[in-house]
Amino acid sequence: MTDELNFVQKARREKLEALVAMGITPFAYGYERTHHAVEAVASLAAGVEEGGLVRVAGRLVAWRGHGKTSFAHLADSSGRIQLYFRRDELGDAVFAQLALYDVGDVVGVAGTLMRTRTGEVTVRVTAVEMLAKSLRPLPFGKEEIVDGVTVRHSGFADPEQRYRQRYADLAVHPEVRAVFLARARLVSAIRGFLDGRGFLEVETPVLQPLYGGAAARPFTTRHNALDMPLFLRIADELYLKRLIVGGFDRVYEIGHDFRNEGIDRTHNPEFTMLEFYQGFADYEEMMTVVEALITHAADAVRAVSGMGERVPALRSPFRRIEWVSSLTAELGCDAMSLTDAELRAEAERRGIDHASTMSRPKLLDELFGALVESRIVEPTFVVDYPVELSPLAKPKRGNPALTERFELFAKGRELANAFSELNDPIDQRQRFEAQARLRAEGDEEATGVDEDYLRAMEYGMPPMGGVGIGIDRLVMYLTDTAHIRDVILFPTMRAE
RNA sequence: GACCCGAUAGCUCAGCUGGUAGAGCACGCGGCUUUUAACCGCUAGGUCGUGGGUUCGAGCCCCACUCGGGUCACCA
Repeated sequence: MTDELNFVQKARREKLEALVAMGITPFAYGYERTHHAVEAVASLAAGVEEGGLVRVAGRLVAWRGHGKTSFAHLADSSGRIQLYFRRDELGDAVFAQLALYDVGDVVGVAGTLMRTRTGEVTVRVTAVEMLAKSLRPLPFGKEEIVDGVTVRHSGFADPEQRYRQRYADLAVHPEVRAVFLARARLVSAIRGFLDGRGFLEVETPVLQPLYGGAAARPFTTRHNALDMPLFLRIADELYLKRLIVGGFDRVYEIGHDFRNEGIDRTHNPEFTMLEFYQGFADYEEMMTVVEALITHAADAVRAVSGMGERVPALRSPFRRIEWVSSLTAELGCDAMSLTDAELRAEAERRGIDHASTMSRPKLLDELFGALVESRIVEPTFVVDYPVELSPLAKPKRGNPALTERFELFAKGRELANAFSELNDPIDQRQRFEAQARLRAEGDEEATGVDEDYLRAMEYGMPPMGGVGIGIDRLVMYLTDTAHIRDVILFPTMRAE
């Protein structure tokens, strides 16, 4: 049923032709509105039965014909309003034209406000215009209001179709629009927060000759004129830190990173990352910034209609736990003094698969993930990671086995990752060279030596705290959403 | 990449141990001047994801493939 028109589509095309034959343009250029639907409803004060003229425009979402009258509902970005058409008011010719209107059509109506006997504010339509004829039926479900809650019957449920045709999903599901409105408010709030603290928003290359700043397989492409390979960035980190060398004290970027890895409910190949770097700050200071930023973002989401009750209550200050001592408490013995074999035995005992082939850092990470991370519900800073797990962070003052790093977890998921950033170019070169050796051995996630970045560091890189926050996951957390696809408008899908 | 589940009318779904396809809504026609999942009557609508196979006979059983969902792996 892709090319051939089904009987519903045929009927709609016939109505379109009938409109054209009557001299009506079924695809308009605009419509002068006086109100959004919700504003129009609100403009009729309680107890008042009749109001003034309004002009509203939107999509017909329900139609109830009654012979010489009709009721309909029109929905726009603000919400819904009922329409009431009367033959004696519109005249026979115009009223007859209503037979050519369908649910899904985009229309503009003018009329006076009234209240029906059930009290619903309604437009008593005096003029109606077709603004865009809908030639393909939208999968509207029937709605009823039960105890003030909208209950939808049938409707558009196939997840594949909802993701592939997000426009239709959005058109019939106001609650889906609300999630993306919340997302936009959240990003806007973060910009406001960082701008207010003197951070400069910058744009760094998506196409990079070398990739770095994280461990992930990249997407590769090629520039024809330069005849060179390029990588889509997996992180913004190394470019943003170059800018701190350049003298910008505080910078941030919100943009897409790309990682050529699996797709599941928390991973999309392109996703939105916020990274920000604050010169002369260490990770302790960044913890206070992150806490304030998350709280601010949560307030913005909470302010979106319909989202309030989905946003978790955040109590400041966020709990802080140390990586080593929290794992030690769960294991019942000192995690760091266990031998590799003992760690492996612990991992196997705790049901971690493939423990026999894991490196020591991987074993530590897996054990921590299973015993500590996954059980965190309230927002919690995990601080001072073992150096084996944190190749990009500065050693902890007074304990070189640890690093000055924290991650923020909530509901078992990572929301932020931050460190006191490495600013020693000699140490950095050694770490790059270690990566390059791994790469030569076939590790696709390892990066090469970034000589330009080292050159920047050698000029003198101020100490700084850096933070990365996955915006998609933050939106998921704050809107209580289980799948990353539900917070990305057009998630990556296989070709149809 | 592995395993499990799914794909039937525009939408949401039934379809028994294999016997020639069903409902509700939407669509079309008729009726109805305050309805709101409007209502009442009538009609139409399907290559059962694709390709093979078994069988007298396949929506149903078998094989392969496509797409999706889930779980796992991968993702410091």
